[in-house]
Amino acid sequence: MTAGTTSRADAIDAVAVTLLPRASRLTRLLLRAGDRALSRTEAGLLSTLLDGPRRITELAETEALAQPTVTQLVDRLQGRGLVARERSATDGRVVLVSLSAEGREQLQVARAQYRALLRDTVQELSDEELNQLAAASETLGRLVETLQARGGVA
Amino acid sequence: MTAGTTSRADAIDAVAVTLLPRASRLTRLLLRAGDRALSRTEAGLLSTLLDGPRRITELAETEALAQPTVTQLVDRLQGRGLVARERSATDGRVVLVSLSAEGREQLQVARAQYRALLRDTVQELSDEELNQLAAASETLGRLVETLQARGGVA
DNA sequence: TGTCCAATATAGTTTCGCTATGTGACCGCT
DNA sequence: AGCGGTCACATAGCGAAACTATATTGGACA
Repeated sequence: MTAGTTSRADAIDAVAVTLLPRASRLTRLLLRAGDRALSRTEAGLLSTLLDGPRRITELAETEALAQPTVTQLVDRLQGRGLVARERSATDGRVVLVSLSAEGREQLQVARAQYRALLRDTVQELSDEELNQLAAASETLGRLVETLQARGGVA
Repeated sequence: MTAGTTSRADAIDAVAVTLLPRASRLTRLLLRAGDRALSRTEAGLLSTLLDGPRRITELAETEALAQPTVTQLVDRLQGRGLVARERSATDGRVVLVSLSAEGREQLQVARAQYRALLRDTVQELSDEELNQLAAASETLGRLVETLQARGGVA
């Protein structure tokens, strides 16, 4: 990459052209194998709930989903017993979604599946590459936060 | 990140749990803004064609798509005049897909849109973070290649 | 207490990708 | 030459995921 000499504009260009298509391909490649019980979106939502109950709109925001999408998602997860809906005592409009014991368990299972998948596929990467990958994920996380902090992309 | 002290297993775990959900969120966030003429998959395919004509199965492999998906994709793109189908002279079964002038142009436009989008959204990242992001994309690309070289995930 | 806003739910649609299968071209063998 | 098998692409049909628009219900306050 010859980092260091890379200008800011060049870096933006490179990312703009490559990042999303690569992420798409990676997702498709990884999702091909295996019948996971949880989709990445479901897993993401349950992960968020690990930190405690959340309202629907909150979830929509942090997961970068539209509100009706979250309602449906929660419907399905509730149907499977992975989350619970609870009306707020103080505000009758608000629904608090919380992780059930079963949901917590399933999340562990799903994560274990992802881990196993990566363990298998990542064998050929060097330690350095692997660490870069971890760093990459961190960076993506920061970028997501930055975008959300700006209140969407606008 | 305290890189260096990170064990291989820890790195795998971190990546397994965070990478795909983050990539999903990022995609959704970035795709919200704007009416792009080209989807990321379409843009990816056209980008590949920049290097010259490709057959359908080749495209399916490099884009990590199923063959019928590529056929449909090419249908649409051809309908919009962005690519051309051409029967191979030496092998009547083979279709060569090539980029049209219009397709090349549209790809430029789409890339410019992505660049503008990132330019706007990336303002708040430091130079270092931006370079990390570029490196992250590189790493993702290598991971994709590794996965493809293994002939899928299996 | 009527009006307006906020939080969630419902309806309907779109987009994207997949599996299974069909059709026609090439190749090896007899 | 002809037959069967395989390869490359196309067609058909399906399912998942997420969207927009809109309805519904609760709260807040003049």
